[in-house]
Order: sequence, then structure tokens, then C-alpha cells
Amino acid sequence: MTVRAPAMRDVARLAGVSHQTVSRVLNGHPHVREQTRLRVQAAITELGYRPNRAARTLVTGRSQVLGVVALNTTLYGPASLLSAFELAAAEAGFAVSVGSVRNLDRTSITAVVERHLAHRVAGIVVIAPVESAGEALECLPTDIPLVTVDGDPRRPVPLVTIDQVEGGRLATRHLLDAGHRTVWHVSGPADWFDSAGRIAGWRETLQAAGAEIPPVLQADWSAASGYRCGQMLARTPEVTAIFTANDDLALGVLHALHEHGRRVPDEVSVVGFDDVPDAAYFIPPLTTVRPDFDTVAEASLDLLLAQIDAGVDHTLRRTVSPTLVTRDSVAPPR
Amino acid sequence: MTVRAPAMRDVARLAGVSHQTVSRVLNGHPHVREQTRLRVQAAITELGYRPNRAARTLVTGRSQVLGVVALNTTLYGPASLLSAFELAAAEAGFAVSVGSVRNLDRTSITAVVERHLAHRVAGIVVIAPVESAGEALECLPTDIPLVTVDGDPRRPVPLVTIDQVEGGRLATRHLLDAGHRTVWHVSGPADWFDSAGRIAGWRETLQAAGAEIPPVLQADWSAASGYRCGQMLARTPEVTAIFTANDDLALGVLHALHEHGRRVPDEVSVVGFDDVPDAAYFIPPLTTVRPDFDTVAEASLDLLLAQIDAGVDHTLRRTVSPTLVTRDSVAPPR
DNA sequence: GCGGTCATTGTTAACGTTAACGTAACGACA
DNA sequence: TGTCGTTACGTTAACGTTAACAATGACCGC
Repeated sequence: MTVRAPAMRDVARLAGVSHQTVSRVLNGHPHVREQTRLRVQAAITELGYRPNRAARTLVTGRSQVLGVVALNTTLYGPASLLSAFELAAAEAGFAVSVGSVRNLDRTSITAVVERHLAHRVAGIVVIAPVESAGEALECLPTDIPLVTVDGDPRRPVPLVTIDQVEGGRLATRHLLDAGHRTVWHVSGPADWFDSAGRIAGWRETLQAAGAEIPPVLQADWSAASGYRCGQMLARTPEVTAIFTANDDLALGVLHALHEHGRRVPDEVSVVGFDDVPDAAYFIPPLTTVRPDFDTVAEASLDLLLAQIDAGVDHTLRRTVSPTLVTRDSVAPPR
Repeated sequence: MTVRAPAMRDVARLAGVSHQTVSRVLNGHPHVREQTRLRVQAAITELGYRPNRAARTLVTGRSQVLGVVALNTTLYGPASLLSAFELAAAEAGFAVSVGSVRNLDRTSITAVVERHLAHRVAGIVVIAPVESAGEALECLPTDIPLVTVDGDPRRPVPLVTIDQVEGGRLATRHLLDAGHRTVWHVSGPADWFDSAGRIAGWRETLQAAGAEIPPVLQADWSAASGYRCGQMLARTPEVTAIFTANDDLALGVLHALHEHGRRVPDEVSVVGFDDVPDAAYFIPPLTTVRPDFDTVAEASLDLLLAQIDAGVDHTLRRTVSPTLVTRDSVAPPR
């Protein structure tokens, strides 16, 4: 019924050349006469020819596809990263195949990686900033280009990361500089490296300032859990400054504070993390730490392409510093 | 240096069978002795063999990959959809290749589709609910399974859509039922079908109730634009009920209202759309319309697989009804 | 004019899989 | 006993591309 899609040989026949010449034109090889090139290109457009990437992949052993392993791409961070990465990859001529994982157990991560490998992806990006992702990476063939984003800093794997520790410092110092005696912290899930880094930066800064270090309030990334922590904090009178591990948590905290009649920033100051697009319209507008996802995505692609061109290299690292965005949720204590 | 990855023939040699038998085992064909199957499977695990999908794609002419064309996957809706779709596809044995587009002009949409076609994807999902996406689809080969999500209802293309009109009705009727004389609407971008549908449902419901129909306030999807519209609305005393086309807009409106000292829901009621995870922690918690993205994703996959199995069919349609989630942002007018 | 480089093209053989067909062994049944 | 179907394999030929090598002719220096 439907006709076979035109192949190289059809183009070749129409242009009156060999299929190899068509291949050369397609791949931009030198040593093709301008006139021939034009004839071939004309034939290509006339037939509506589209090269078959599968055949190319088969013979070269490498596809022009990059695999992404991502955990819960509904969160703002991963979603932004994924989107930015996809755009950058497309510009470099690569397609992106995503493998989402709903939870972070090792088997599901391994399964996704296996799927990518079966497709002979040229490289893999792992956006799964949890311990178990690192473990899954251990039992992988070592000859495939791979980059982890926000992965385990202790593992010998190429890594691009936003400087979580610096982010924690930025937020905490800002609150301290505003005059607060200490800063409370609502943290993300314990098994995320992001959480650990932000806690480290927070604690370190408090320590350096000789401030008392309150217990960490452990949450997940959701506004709901932020709200629960916020209720406790709202009932504790000595709390005047809170740093939350992301903006959703901050929203929950803000909500709890509002419910308890503790005004922000007059009575309590809050700093978040992520600079979600909505953050400027929280009540009050949220001071927050802004990671540069575009830069992280570009860096990941760079490290990946470097390995694709020059061979796997486990020593590659890149750290992207976040910046502080000051808005209205921070003020001196009364 | 690095050894060639094991191929079927290596497995065959080790198991003492022909490569075709290995293929049969892999594809679960009948007529393979149990004993042979086990020998082959043992050889597969011993060698760490992974079938080469590219070769399979080449010979069968269809890859086990589904292409997605998505517009701005940073928005909650598209991101949720993408994630849900990816999970469903994986379960059905398909990989998903995403092609993000930053803006909605026709050439960039076409480019992404072309890329998918070059990879011989088995089917394409277009999540680009704008006019220009539909246009781009027109000049495509008609023999490839394709599904549009929230696409143009007037176009003869398989379509899965959340019932935007019904959503608009739900929100508007809820506000009317609370006793408001009429409902103002802050709309999404004009070229999105989502916007059009929600406007239609809103207008229709007002009309049916004999309520006055205020002018539409046109925004984009951002809280920032919601804020700008909110400022106008806050200054207009007769405004007591607002339906915004998504939750981010609602947040901006809420913010503006708060700034102008107009209390929600005491003076003004607000209903959003999307039920973003944060919506329950807005101030006040937002009453909103919740589309079921999981169901939309599953339906899209269904329609796609149906076409892959049984041939392209332009008449397939599926509509998913949203539900109203009532929280605290709606009250009777004073 | 002769060997040698270089630009331009063609020929052939892979790559790893599935589809189509071939074949041997074994029963069932006339 | 011969025929036929069924089970369980094996053989061969694609699929569409690139890589390696070959071939042709032009041009250049001497």
C-alpha cells in the first residue's frame, strides 16, 4: 500500500551518482564538486528523502541520541534542566531520549539505563541526585560517556553540579547579615545530595559566625511537608529566620506562618531555593537562591560531548554557582 | 582497545545454536524447546548481551521509540503530561524521545518533527496546543501514527484533550452558585486552544445564567501577567469573582488583591486551573479545576498504539473531564 | 613526457537484526 | 507404507548506511 520511504540509492539514481556520493554530501565531506552537491541536494528535496538514522547507527555503532535518566521531572528543577538540556542537545545535533523514574530504587534506575544502552545511545545523563542512583551507576559498562548532574561528589564519575554548599551559605549569610541570631533550616529528603549540600552550607555558615545550630527539620520537597514544618516553627517564638531547601517548602512555611499570625518578614524572615517563576508572587515575594539550570545543562552537554569525542574520562567536573535573589521575605529581627 | 559488544552470533555460538534461534528466544516466539531457551538465556546473561535496537529498527522499519513534540516543558501541565506519558510508554516497551520547542513558530515545530521522522519513530505525540502546531502538522507525511494533545478540535487529527470547556463551566458555575452576580476571567495566551476552551465554557455558563459578560483580561500563563491583570481587577470595586486560566495566574491575582487590601475570599473569590501541587498552600488555599494528566497520557498512548497496530486513523478522539477541587478561595459575596 | 599528488567519484563489504524459506524428525492417519 | 502436519531448528537474504579501498582524470614540477 504505502510506498517504501526513499533511500539513499533512490536519491543517487535520480541525481545520477553513486549512493556513496550522496552520503558524502549528507555528511559534509570535502572533495565533492559543487555542481554534484547541488544535483544531489535537488534530488533529496525532490524525493523528500530523509536519512535513516537507524542504519547510520548500526554501521557506526553510535547513535546521535543522548539518554537522560531523570527522577520525577514534575519538579521544577529537573524539568528546567531537562528542557534546557534538550534544547542544547538539539543544537548540537543530538536527540534526547528520556527515561523517567518515579521512585529512586536501584532496580528501576538500572532498568532505564539498560534501555538506553540497548538503543546504543552516544552518552547518558543521570539527573537523579540520590544515593541509590550512584550505586546503580557502579555496575555499568565503563566505556560509555556518562555525566551525572547533582550526583555524588565522592564518586569517581563526571559530575556537573550547582554549588549546593555555596547556595546554603548564601541564604544563611544573608539572614545572618540582616541581624538574625541564628537560622533554622527546613531540609529536603535525606537521600538527596542537594539536601546534604544545602545543609552543609547552612551549618558551616552558622558555625563560622558562632551562631547556635538548631536541629534540622527534615521534609520532602513538597509544600505540604513545608507546611507541617512551618506549623512547628510558627509555634516556636525564638524562630526569626528560616532557610528552606526549596521554594515549595518555603510556600508551605509561609502559609503556616500566615495561619499562626506571624508576619513575614516583620516577625520571621524566610529564604527559599530554586527561584521558581512563581516565587516573586508569593506573599510576601520570596527571597531565594537561584541556580542557573541553563548553564548546568550546557556544562553537562559539554562534558558529554568531550567524552564522546575524546573518550571516557572520569575526572571531569564542573560546578555552577547559584546567586541570591533578594525580594521582600527578609528583614531585620524586631 | 575496547572489545566489540557481543552480538547475537556470539550468543548463538556459546549456546550452540543458530543466531535465528537466539532471535526467536528474544522475541518470545513459540516452537523453541524449553531446554534450548534456557541454554540461550544462560549464554545471554553470561556474555552480558544486549540486543542492538538499531539493527532491529533497520530491518523492521519501525523503531520502538515514540517521539514527543512539546512546547515549554517547564510549565506544570506539559511537564506532568510528559512524565506520565514517558512512564506509560516505558511500560508498553517504548522509549520516548522528546523534542522541546521554546517558541511556537511553525518552522521550529516542523524541524522537531523532521528529526523524529529521521529516527523512524513509531509514532508522534504533539503537545503544542497552539494554532501554529496544527499548521505544521498539515505538511507532514500522513502515514505515521500521530496524536495531538490539546490540539485543534477542528482539525482531522487524532486528538486527546482535557475538556477545557467543561473546566471553564465548572469554575464559573461554582462561583455563580456561591452567589456572585458575574465572574471575571483572566485568560491564557490567545493562540492556545486551552485558553479558547476555557473562555468558551466561562462565557457559555454566564450566558446561560443570564449574567453580564465582562471583558476578557488577556494574559500569558505567568504569575507576573496574572499580577498585572490582578491590579486592574483589584481597583475595580464591582469585581467579586475571578476565574483564572491557570493557577500561576491565580497566584498573581491573589498577590495583587492582597496588595490592594482586598481580602480573599471575603471580598473577592478566585478559582484557578491545573491544581498545581502548591495550590493548596497559596494564601488562601486555591479552589481550582484539576485536569487528570495521567489519564490524558494513557489515552494518548492508547490512541498511538492503536494506530501502530491497526494503521493510521484520523477519527480517533478522546476527551478527559476535569474535576473541581474546592478549597478556601471561594465564598459568597458580601 | 613522466612520475606523483590531489580532487572526485565509484565499488564492495561490513554493521546486527528479522523475515522468509528450507529441512529434518516425529506422529497421526488413511 | 506413504502422505501430511507440526515442531524445532538452520540458512540466506535483505534493511540503509558508512568505511575502506579502488579507479579515474587533472594538474604540477622537473
